[in-house]
Amino acid sequence: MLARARARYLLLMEASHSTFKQDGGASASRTFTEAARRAQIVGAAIEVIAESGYAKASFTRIAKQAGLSSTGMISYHFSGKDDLMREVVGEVLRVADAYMRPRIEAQATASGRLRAYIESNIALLKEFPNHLPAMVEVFGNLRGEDPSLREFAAAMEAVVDLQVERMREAQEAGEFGEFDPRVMVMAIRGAIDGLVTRAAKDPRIDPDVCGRELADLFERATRKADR
Amino acid sequence: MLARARARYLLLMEASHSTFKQDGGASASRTFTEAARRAQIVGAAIEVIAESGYAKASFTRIAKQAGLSSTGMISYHFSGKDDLMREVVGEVLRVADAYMRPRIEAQATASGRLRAYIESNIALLKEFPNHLPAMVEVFGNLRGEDPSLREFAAAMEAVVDLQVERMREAQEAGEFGEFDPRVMVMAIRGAIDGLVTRAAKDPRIDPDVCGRELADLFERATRKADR
Amino acid sequence: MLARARARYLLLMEASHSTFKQDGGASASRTFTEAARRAQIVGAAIEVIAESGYAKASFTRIAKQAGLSSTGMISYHFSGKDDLMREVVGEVLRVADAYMRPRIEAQATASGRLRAYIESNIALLKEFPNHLPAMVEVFGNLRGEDPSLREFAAAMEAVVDLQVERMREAQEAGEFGEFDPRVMVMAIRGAIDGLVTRAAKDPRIDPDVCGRELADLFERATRKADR
Amino acid sequence: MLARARARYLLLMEASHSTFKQDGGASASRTFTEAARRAQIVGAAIEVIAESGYAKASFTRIAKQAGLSSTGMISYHFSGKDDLMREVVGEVLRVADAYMRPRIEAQATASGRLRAYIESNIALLKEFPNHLPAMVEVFGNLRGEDPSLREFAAAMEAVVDLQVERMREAQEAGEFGEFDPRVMVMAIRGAIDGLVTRAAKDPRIDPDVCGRELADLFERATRKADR
DNA sequence: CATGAATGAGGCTTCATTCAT
DNA sequence: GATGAATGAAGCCTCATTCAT
Repeated sequence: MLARARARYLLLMEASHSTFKQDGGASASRTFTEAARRAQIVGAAIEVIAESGYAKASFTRIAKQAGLSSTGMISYHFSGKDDLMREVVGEVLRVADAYMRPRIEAQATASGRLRAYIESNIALLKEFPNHLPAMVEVFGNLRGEDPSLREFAAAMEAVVDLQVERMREAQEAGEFGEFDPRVMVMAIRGAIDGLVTRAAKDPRIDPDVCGRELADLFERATRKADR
Repeated sequence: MLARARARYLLLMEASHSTFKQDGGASASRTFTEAARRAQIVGAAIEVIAESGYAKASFTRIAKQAGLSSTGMISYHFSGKDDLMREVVGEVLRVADAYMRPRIEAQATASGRLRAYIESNIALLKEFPNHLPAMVEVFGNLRGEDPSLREFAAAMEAVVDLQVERMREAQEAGEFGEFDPRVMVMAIRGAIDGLVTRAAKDPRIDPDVCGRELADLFERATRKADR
Repeated sequence: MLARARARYLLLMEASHSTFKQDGGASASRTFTEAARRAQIVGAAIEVIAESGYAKASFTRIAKQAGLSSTGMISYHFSGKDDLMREVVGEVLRVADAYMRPRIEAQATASGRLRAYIESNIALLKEFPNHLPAMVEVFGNLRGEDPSLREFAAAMEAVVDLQVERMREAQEAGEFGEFDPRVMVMAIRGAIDGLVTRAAKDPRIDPDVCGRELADLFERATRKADR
Repeated sequence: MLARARARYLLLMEASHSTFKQDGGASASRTFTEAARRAQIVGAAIEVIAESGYAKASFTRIAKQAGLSSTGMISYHFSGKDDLMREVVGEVLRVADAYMRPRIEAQATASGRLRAYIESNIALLKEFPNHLPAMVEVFGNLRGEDPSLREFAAAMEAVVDLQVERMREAQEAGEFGEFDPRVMVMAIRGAIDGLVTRAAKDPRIDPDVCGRELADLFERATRKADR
């Protein structure tokens, strides 16, 4: 039990089960075709956001990308733009969780999990080239105006706090060197996000190489000094 | 000459002299009041962008922030929104250059300049709390649609390329360890930008501490292995 | 025959038997469940209109109020919004007729019938708090664009004409004083409708007291001068 | 002073000076042409509302009526539909005040002022055939959702309360008979509004005759019994 | 130089209605 | 009979931009 808890201690979306659960927990009350349409629209939104950016991701563009005849269709399936964006993030987190979690939990050491976290996160770029860029766009443009989005942002904050706590534990266990764990978490997140953003535009970037390099980088940065 | 060139080799805005020069090189033909008006509008834009984000930074809001009665004023002084945004970036780059360059050039070693680059960049948050967040917002939302912006983005690419080249030279000179210099540059940029974004919203973050921690982090990441 | 005709001479919905008969005369061809569904929808419409006003009474709101899952249900049972609104008025008129007619016909004098008309009309507010407000809302917002509604409005006009005629007869019979019977009818209608509208929003208003006061008022207004 | 205060004691818009003052008190900060445009739009809105009803009075129709090219123009001059409707009511009240006040204040007795109130109110229909119908439409469709409109409705309530108070004073002074003054005020208002609504659609109605008849009616209704 | 009124496109949303299942 | 997904029009509003003054 303890082992399993520690095994996933760096997973980005650890806290997501309560907040970002599939369809926000309302999936039971949705028809099959309704769920399919929502998924289709969310997919189109991810493509548009990744390609054209958050600002240009209007309902009109998303509807066109999804092959829908009108924007009314989107408003019919989502209660508003915030709702759609929440679902976009939820979809990305679900995909990322499914991909990253087993790879992280397979590692036995803290540094192994850190490497798995970084490499599997960036490896997602090959499997789902639009998912992470879209999420970075959405988060970059979210302000805490709407109450529902405020709760959303708070959940993401909680994830960061958890990661910081896990990293501190690894330090105390002697697996990492001395450093401010919060700054380290922010640096990792920022480095990954920056790389994701660039990779979305620059096809020359090879995710495999970059992932490994980035993992090496942060392994050196977290290593104990005397080694 | 060589010394001077090396002295600024990590400076973000090294290449800006051609592209982002004050008023795009048209300053000679501008009157004093015109320049003042432009500066006033750019300042207001920076405040609005930093506070409300790129999406909400409409001419209407910027005009209100600047104390102008109409948006026509902005269109009168700028050829369009892209023009204003370019000027916003230019202003930030100019301020950052003035602040960072002497601190970087004062260092004699590559690692010293890297530390000065990171620390002085983050220190800017205290002196100009809105400048860097605004620039990160603008860059995050710029797409290369407009030809004028395409050239803009290309210039920024050139800066990155230059930084990569300088870092490679330092590696060859034995001052840094082995790593992919491009990934390193992207990681540094991403980590700083991520921290800037967070600092803009979270007042608990102390730029001084974070800057030093981040510099330590990347010092370990770039250090030669045998040390 | 004459007695019976005179007995109901102030009844608002006298002419309704031809125009507003249950289900517009098509009831024979309707199944039981169909009629029940229509009644359910009409009831929900009355509640929504009374509470939120005509403008906000969309099919969506009415369906929600009726516990229906989609607006298609309403369009399926009614040929359009006009049809539904006609049925709303019909339902109110039917209820009002059932309540008011016996009370009016029980009176032997013109002034007695006038009082019974006013008091029983307002007393309806206690028994069916939403019916009259809903009808006032509908009538206030109906324009004679649609041919079917034009006929509808004409029928209501005919009722007014009939009331005017009955009132003139009472004047000639020496039961009322001298006044323009059409203005009197309009004033009575307007006073009642205004009170109904207010009572729908202001719970302090006591229908019993107001009904008696209003009847007193118009008794004085219609009384012969020499009394 | 007392005489003057009592002289206008039945005036509908007595309390309007604080709430409905010209342009809501912001007129000083408005350009001449801006004020003209606003007046033009308000006028067009009054025409459309009077003719087609509140529900059909969309910005599109109002813009067309005003000869404007787009609805954006209306949004440019008014902060929203509520703002426009408030101005519509304000305009009607201003016109009504200018017309009715001197006619009411010219009367020395309570019954004279009541008659002047009713007759001058209805006489407005000839001078401004659309004003009163439009106001009745707006008030009939207003719900207290918006806070700014809630305050608006409260102001109208205060006017009614004032009229009730004045009427009670006249009763105590022996100028009127015994009746519930609140019901009387509501009946007068309802009768006038009903007549206004009908007159807007039925050209056969002669305001002069109706006004005199209605004044006669309420004179009898308010007269002391022993006369 | 500066103003602010005007424009037209586009944004999100809601509406009544239709239709395949 | 009943459902709910789909449609297209229309609603209000905000945007960047232009132009006469």
